[in-house]
Amino acid sequence: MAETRMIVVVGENFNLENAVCNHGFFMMPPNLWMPNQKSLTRPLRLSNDTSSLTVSITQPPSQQFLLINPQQQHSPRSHFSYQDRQAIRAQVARMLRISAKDDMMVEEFHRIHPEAKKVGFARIFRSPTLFEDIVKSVLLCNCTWGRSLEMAEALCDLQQRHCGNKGSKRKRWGGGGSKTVAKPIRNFPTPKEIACLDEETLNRHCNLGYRASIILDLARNIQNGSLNLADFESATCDESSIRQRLLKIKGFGPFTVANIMMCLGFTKRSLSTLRLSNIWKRLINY
DNA sequence: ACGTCCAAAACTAGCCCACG
DNA sequence: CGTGGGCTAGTTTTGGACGT
Repeated sequence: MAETRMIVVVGENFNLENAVCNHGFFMMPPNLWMPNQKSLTRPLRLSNDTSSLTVSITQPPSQQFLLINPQQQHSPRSHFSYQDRQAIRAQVARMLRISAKDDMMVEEFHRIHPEAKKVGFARIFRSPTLFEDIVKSVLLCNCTWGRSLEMAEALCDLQQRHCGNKGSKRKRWGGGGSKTVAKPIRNFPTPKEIACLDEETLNRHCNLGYRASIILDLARNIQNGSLNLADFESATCDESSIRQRLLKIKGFGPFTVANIMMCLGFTKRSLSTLRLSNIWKRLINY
């Protein structure tokens, strides 16, 4: 049987718990952090962007690598294509900020803030995609932390109900010729999956209020090509122009934009714009 | 910079009904 | 009749977005 686990090498100062538990997003579905096992479990997209695979990420004690274990109950096959493995690695690397560029940013951040180095704070946790980061930033607005979590949960439920592996061949799993059909994996919806819904459906299922139209417009603009999120992540774009472009999007104010900028790796202004004390207060109250 | 708007949460008041 | 629980509707609070 082929090896399904994957390994991702990390730097000597990398600590999984510190890389995950530093931003409220790690508590938002479909992320699931297990403090006892120090593992992060969540679905990730395969290379076709339609199917998902739930993985659990752990770091063996005092080791410089991460183990990515596909969850057996969801795994439809004993091995994955090279493209699938690359897609999963890329998403893990984005979430946990594992790259030479990120290592340089951590070094620079710790040089400016030595106290952050002492407590292991630098890599701010994010989602596998910028779209998920943006939608979750919108979900933070005008409501309590508990409501934000409920809305993220509802979006994942909606994805499973309306879009889960729809259109793709249902994979069979369980060896020995089992005829069991794989249950669609519940994941955070993609722009394509949201764009095909209408505002009424989105609101009825997720109770997003005014956020429904903002998220729907965002998804549709990405789908029709008028908004290209890859631009924001490319090295050629400077901080100021990204901020200006984001502020022009309807429903995106300074708070939401600062959150997105932080996810993109621009922490200098974001940390001061975001009233982090308020965010922590909300987390504690929750 | 400031006032207004917005949506949801939290709070409050009023009502009904069962029970002793 | 008094009390307490459950429910509903209305009001206030909260914290960002947005227009001027």
